[in-house]
Amino acid sequence: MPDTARTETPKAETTTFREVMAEIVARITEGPWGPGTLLPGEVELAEEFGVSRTTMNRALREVSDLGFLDRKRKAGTRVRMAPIRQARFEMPVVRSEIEKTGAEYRYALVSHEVVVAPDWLRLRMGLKARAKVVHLLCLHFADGVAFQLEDRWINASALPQALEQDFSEVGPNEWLVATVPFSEVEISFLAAAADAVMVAHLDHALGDPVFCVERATWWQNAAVTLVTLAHRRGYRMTTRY
Amino acid sequence: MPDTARTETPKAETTTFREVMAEIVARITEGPWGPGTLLPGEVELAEEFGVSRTTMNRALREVSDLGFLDRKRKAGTRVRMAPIRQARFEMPVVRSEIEKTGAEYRYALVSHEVVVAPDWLRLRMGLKARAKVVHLLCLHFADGVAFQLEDRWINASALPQALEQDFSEVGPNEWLVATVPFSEVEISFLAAAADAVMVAHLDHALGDPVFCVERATWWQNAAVTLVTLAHRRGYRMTTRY
DNA sequence: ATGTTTATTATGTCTACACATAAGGAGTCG
DNA sequence: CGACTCCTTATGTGTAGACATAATAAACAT
Repeated sequence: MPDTARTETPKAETTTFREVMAEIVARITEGPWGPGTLLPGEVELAEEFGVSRTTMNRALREVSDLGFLDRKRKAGTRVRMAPIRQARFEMPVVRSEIEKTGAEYRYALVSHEVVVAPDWLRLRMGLKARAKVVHLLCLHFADGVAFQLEDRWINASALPQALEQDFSEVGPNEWLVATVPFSEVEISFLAAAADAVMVAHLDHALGDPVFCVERATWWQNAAVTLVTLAHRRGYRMTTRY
Repeated sequence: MPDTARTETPKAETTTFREVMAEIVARITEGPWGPGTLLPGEVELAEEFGVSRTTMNRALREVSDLGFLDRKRKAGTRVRMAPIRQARFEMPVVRSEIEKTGAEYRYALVSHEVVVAPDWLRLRMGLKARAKVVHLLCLHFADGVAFQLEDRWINASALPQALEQDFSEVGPNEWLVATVPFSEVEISFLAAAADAVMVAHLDHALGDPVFCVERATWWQNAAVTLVTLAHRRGYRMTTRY
């Protein structure tokens, strides 16, 4: 039985749940536990690995969280048929995303107006008739090149402070996360055709495919903000594991 | 102190870690624990909630996994300034994605060839010169309407069985997940302009923005497969929490 | 044969305790 | 004053044991 503990630290005499996890994942991806296999029970496995059931439970639970296993009471633990079923994207604030690449971050406010919400927005955010909204257009630069165009609407009824806020220095996103909590978020990824506004500020021609992220946020059943983030040419959102 | 346990089940006399979690999240998003707050230690909190430190630890760890808290030994537990907005997308097999909406699923093989890998693919997948690959074009229909166009390359050196497989009935994705394990996956989301192939099979005009998912899979440092999934007009990938 | 109840069993989770480990902070020494 | 060491402390994780719960399977009744 080679390779029973592959991340073994020499000092440790006890087996950690991480070591157990590694071995379980290895047995699934490279070893005898192919898709659909029913694993032995926790007690039996704990005995085999020389750990307590608590530790084995933790290991199995975390591997399950990774998407490899399917656990049901009484039914037991089974290897998922299609192991990779979830992609997890960390969506940092733009600033950190840019600074992490070593580039210099710069923010600019393009336009700022308070208007009555147009019909499509009222529907989308569930606003009352003639509700006032703050509408912002902002740019985020990486090393002087436009990286992301932020088109944001803020519900002034739910967040009257937004009316007095000056967004010329601090971006609305950073202001919002520091100001208002949220209870529900909806995120969509989509491909859109570049419109005149995007063409004016990003490196796009009219009609070019643009990768957009749309995020709507609620707090206590009231819509707070809706934002569309249009990205520069060729942008990809990537995750690896 | 209203609302101390909001998901309380009447039967239970003991407080579960889920109830503790709910209260912690509530205190962060609606209550006194604003961004940057340093929480009391585990022992103190456990006492306040009337649970063991183990349970409190579990609750705090899970809330931390949700992206609300930042935990460091000795430093303590602190509320994140900007909660990590992480988008977790379940990426089911197309079949289930379509059938879940109640639509009828149909699969069709468009083309199937064995060729020498073109240069860009050799670079992308890290193949040897003149390496043979299986190239497939497949369509996935929802209620008779083309939903997704699958453009797949399979490394025949790593997976010779693919050469003899007939993909006319069973899609390559379903065949692969049942056949080959994997050790590493890279997923990208991007917006592309519709090319002639997409126009021919999906409801797009030439140059239209198309939402694409690209997925590359390795097994033991050898590239197994690279696939691009082009979606029908107006497709969005959405997650809510 | 079919529907209902009951027993069994694997996972889910709580408790109490112990030791490990990282990191902040105090104290010490040059 | 700065660099180093050591102590303290909050979280990280392991153990053993107990009860809870969901879901299957077997036994039973219709």
